Formats: sequence, C-alpha cells, structure tokens
Amino acid sequence: MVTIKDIAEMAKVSKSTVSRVLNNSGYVSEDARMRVEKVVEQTNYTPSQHAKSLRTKKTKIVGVILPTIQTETSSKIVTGLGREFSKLGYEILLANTNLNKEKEFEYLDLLKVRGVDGIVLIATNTEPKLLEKIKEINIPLVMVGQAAEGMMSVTYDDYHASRELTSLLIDKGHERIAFIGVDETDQAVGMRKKGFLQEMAAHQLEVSETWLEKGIFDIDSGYDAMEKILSNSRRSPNKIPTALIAVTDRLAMGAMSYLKKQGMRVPEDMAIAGFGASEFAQYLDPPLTTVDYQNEKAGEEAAIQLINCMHSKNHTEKIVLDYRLIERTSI
Amino acid sequence: MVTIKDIAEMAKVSKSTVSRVLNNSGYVSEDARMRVEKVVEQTNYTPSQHAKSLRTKKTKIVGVILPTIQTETSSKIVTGLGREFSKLGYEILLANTNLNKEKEFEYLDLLKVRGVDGIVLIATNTEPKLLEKIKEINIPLVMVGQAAEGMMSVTYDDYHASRELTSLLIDKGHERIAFIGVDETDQAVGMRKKGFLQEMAAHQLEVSETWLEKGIFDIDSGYDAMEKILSNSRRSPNKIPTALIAVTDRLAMGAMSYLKKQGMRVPEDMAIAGFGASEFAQYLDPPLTTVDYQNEKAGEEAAIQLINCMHSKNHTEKIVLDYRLIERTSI
DNA sequence: CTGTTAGCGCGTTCAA
DNA sequence: TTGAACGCGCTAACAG
Repeated sequence: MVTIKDIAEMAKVSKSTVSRVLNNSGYVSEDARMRVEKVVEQTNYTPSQHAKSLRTKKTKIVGVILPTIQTETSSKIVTGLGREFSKLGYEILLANTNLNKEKEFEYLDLLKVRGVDGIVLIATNTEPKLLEKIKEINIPLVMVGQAAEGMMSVTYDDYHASRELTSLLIDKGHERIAFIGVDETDQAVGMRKKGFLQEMAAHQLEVSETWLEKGIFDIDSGYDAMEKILSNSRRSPNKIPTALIAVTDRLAMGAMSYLKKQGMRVPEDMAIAGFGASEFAQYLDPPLTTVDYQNEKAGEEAAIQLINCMHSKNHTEKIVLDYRLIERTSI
Repeated sequence: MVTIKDIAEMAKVSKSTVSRVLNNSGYVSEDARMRVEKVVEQTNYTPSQHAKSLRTKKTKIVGVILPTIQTETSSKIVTGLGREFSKLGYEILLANTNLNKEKEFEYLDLLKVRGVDGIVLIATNTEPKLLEKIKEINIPLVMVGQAAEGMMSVTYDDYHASRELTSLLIDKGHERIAFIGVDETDQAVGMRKKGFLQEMAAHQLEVSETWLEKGIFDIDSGYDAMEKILSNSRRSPNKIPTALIAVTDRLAMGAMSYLKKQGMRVPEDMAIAGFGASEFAQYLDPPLTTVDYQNEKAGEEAAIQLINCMHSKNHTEKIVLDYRLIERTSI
C-alpha cells in the first residue's frame, strides 16, 4: 500500500509538505505542490482514513439507526439522507434494530465507539431512558419522525394532517368514524389520533370505544383490527362505523382486505383513508386516500441539519415538514 | 476520552497486558485479568476502532453497494445481511448508487479507501469494466442477484422459475403470452426471458415480436409497456395475447392498472403473473401470481459466504437459491 | 506470565 | 516556505 511517506520520497519533499497540499493547509510553493500533485496522480494515492481519523477524531461517517429498512418510509428517508450526505463526502453506517428497542441503546454505544461524526435516529419512541442515553453519548444527533425536548428533529405535521383528513371525511357526511392506531409510545403517530379525536369533538361527534383499535405496523394487523372493530360494533345497533382512518397505509390495506373478504364495498359501505402515501396506495382497488409526508425531503433536511450541527456545534433546531392530502376514490 | 493507557495505569499493569485481556490473546494471570476487567467495567472503556484498524488493517465494516434501497428486494437483502453480519460484529456501510452505474465504480474505490473488510454488491449488470474494477481493488466481494466468472455470488434460479411459471400458464390453456422485460445488461433478469422463450418453444408456441416489451423497474413503465403491447397486437387479428408475464411485480402491477383502465378483466381477458413476491402482490385485485425468491435468505447467504472468505481467503463459490411459485387468482 | 519497544499512517506544532 | 519530531491509541515482537 502506498503511503504519504512514499509520496514524499517520490516528490522529494517531506511528509508535512505532502500533507499540506492534500489538505490545502499552510503555505506551499507552487513548485512543490506541482510535484506532489503529479506523484499523487500517478500513483492514484489516497490517504488512509484510519490514520486520518486517529489524528483528527473525525470519520466522515454518520450512523443511521432505524427500526426496519423494509418500509417505504425508512427507505425513502435513507435515500434522502444519502443524497445530501454524499455531497459532503459523508458515508452512512447502517444500524437496523429490527424493531428491537434494546438494540437502539446498543447501537448508540456502538456508533460512539466507531467514532461516527453524527447520528440520525429514525425513532419510534421518545422514552426518557432513550433521551438520557442520547445525551450521555454526546454526539450530534437528529431525530426523524419524533420530536423531543432539547433534541434536533425533523417531524411531520401529524396533528393537522389528521384533523384535515378527518374533516374531509366529515364533510362527506360521515359521522361514525373508526380509527386504527398503534402503541402509544409512538408520540408522533399519537398525534394522528389526537388530531382525529379533536376534529371529531369540534363537530360534536362522539367516538365509540369500539371504533378504536390498535395494530402494529404490518398489513395483517390492519386486517385483524378491522375485524375487531366490526365485530365489537355489531353488538350495539347504529354503532357500525361508515368510515375508517388507519395511521398507516399498510394498516388501511389490511383493513380493506378484510372488508372485501366480508363482501363489503369500499367506499360505499366503508370509506377508508391511510397515512404515508405508499407507492402502492394508488394501485389498490379502490385507490386509497392518504397523506403524503415527503419522506425523502425529511431525510434531506435531517442531513442538512446534522451537517450544520457537526460543523458549528449546538445548532439545535426543530423542523416540521408540510404534508399533502391525496384524495382518491376510497372515500 | 479514556484510553488503553489510562486503564493500564489504573490497573497497575502495562498496556500490553490490558490489550491481552481485551483480546483474549496470550497468557495473563488471573489476578491481573481481574484488575483490568474491573477497571474496564468501572470506566466502561471501549477501545478506539480507529487505532485498532490502523494496526490490524481490519475494520469490521463491510460495504454494501446497491442500486436503490427503495425496493423490497434490496431492503430485504439488506435485512438479511444485517442479521448475519451483526452476529459477528460487522457493521454495514451503505453505498446507494441510485441506479447510476458510474457510482458503482466510485463506491468501489471509496470502500477501498475506507478500508472495508469486504463488499456485497447487489448488482444490476455484469459488464466487463465492472468485473475488472472489482478485481483491481482486490477486496473480498460477493455479488447478489448476478453471477460472473470468478466471482462469489448468490443468485436466484431465474431460468427455471420462469420456465415453470410459463408452463403453468400454458397448462391453463394460454397460447399467446406476452412478456415485459428490462434492459438486456441485466443478465439475471435476462434468464427470466430466456426461460420464457424456451418453454414456449418447447410447446411449439410462437411468440410474436409485438408481445415483447421492456420497462425500467417502476410501476409506470409496466403500464406503458402493457399499452404498447395491446396497441401493437391489435393491428393483426388473432394476435392479442391472453396472458402476460412481467419480470417484476411492479411491472405487473402497472400492467394490471392499464388493463383495468381499459375495462379489461383479470384474469378473464388477460392473465397476469410477476416475479418477486412483493408484499403487496396479494392485496391487489385480483391477487397476483408471482415467484418468491427469499431475498432475506439471499442476504444471509451472501453474508455467510463473505465472512468465510474474509476469514480464510479465496473461498470462491456460487450459491443458487431455490424459488417458490405462488399461484393466485390473477391467472 | 509480563513489560518494553516499535511502529501502523497521518496531521501538527515548532524551529529553521 | 519547509522539514524534523512528536503523538493519536492500539497490537505485536521480543526479551525477561
């Protein structure tokens, strides 16, 4: 392997001078610079990142912790991150927790040991333990999808999106609307529920407990939740909902699947809407009404924010992204 | 930051001894070991990876080059890779080319500079230039999805899967089958076409040029391709195909979408099948017949193969994974 | 069993 | 404008 020493000898200068031309630091004569550059060219020498990192304490690597890469949300965010980071020569170290919360902690430590310059956390919760740990490792970090006290973050306007979606359903004449949510530790998605409830309340519409179910993030749990809602509602007459909001498109997809199997029509018997603007939402039958959150943009913004922070310290900021309602024939 | 030197002083031993207990190498007295472990515990010291890498020339990082993370195929492979690699303490450095072939070259160089121990290349082609470059950088590398002379690889049995799928369609009475493929530089997917053509030939069935179209990897191009096939076929009577095979589920989805818009029924007017076992395939209307390739398994196998190679050099091997036909009502 | 010594490849003073 | 010398944190020979 060719090292800085070799270059120095070949260019008949010292290692220091080579280092100077490589990093554009300090004075160096035109003559020397030329000789060095020529040799570097010929050998297509590239400095060892290890040695460099050892000296400078910088790695040009950012860690990305995510719950699963197998969702459109995550993969779009990662695409956005990659696009911005690569512009500045940063690379991404992937830390996939596979929805295992403990692994978030492990990875936080691991990334510190690896000496990453910054961390992007695609979070699913904002539990105090996690926030403490983040402060403890003391590395620039930006959360995506969840906001928390004293943390940089890029989030979506879940609350207003949900209110607007609910409002749309009400405008269409629906008064009994069901809702499929997820675990309450996910605050961001929690805001979708809050928005829904408040909009219903604003219209003096009651929400029966039997219309509220929870799923995890997969399609099947949407199927199951829809089944429960229907079977529970049937006990009391006039309690069967005419519309459904699911907090993700996958859940909505599962719910739709159940309805079809039961011979119910969408949207005639049950209107359905989701969140997330899955690429497949428009190819469902009927095409699914949903909310587009611009995930790639979120990734880009997070990257920009993190880079700013890494370059000038303490650039705490909270970015809230806009959303876009996509109305289709499922409602 | 606490270093090995600090630990040595606190435990009243030399750095070497600390290193020995940390790496379980060489002899060390029970007494010394205890003292060191205690101090390590107290300070929760972790060795610097940079310094370690500088010495050992190993990073415990593998690079993963992929064309896009926004497909189920890629994300599942990455999940599989992650699962296996993390068992052995390897981390993944993500290199997303965004379908830009030049970037494959750049990343190959970059990963070398970064000193990764190995590389997984989720390839879309096997062009000679690329293969040369791979040999040039001389780092253990395994290709996923494509095979090539002298390279380790994990691939799918595209050829037989395609023959079997075609055969299934023929058994159902179809004699005019259309085919939506992709660019020919993708050899693996090319085998799907070959399998199709040979199975047709084996049954003495002709394939009209007008039934053969190409898309890129997105849904819209499937839509467009279906449109072309239909409009081209209509010119000659009795040339309208009764079935379609698309090389990916997304293409199939686009094609189905076009047919519906034209008021054609699936499978009555046109049977459709895809490849890839997209999670969404079963929620289409009608559910799509497809081929499951076990992408996560592919990732795992690739990881295992690469690890073996990194540990014992030159472990060249080619793994061909099995497939599974999933018959649904779209045919 | 243990400590001393010598680098790994680089950036960065400090004199010259 | 340049080079010598030092050290980042660690592992590996070698001698004891």
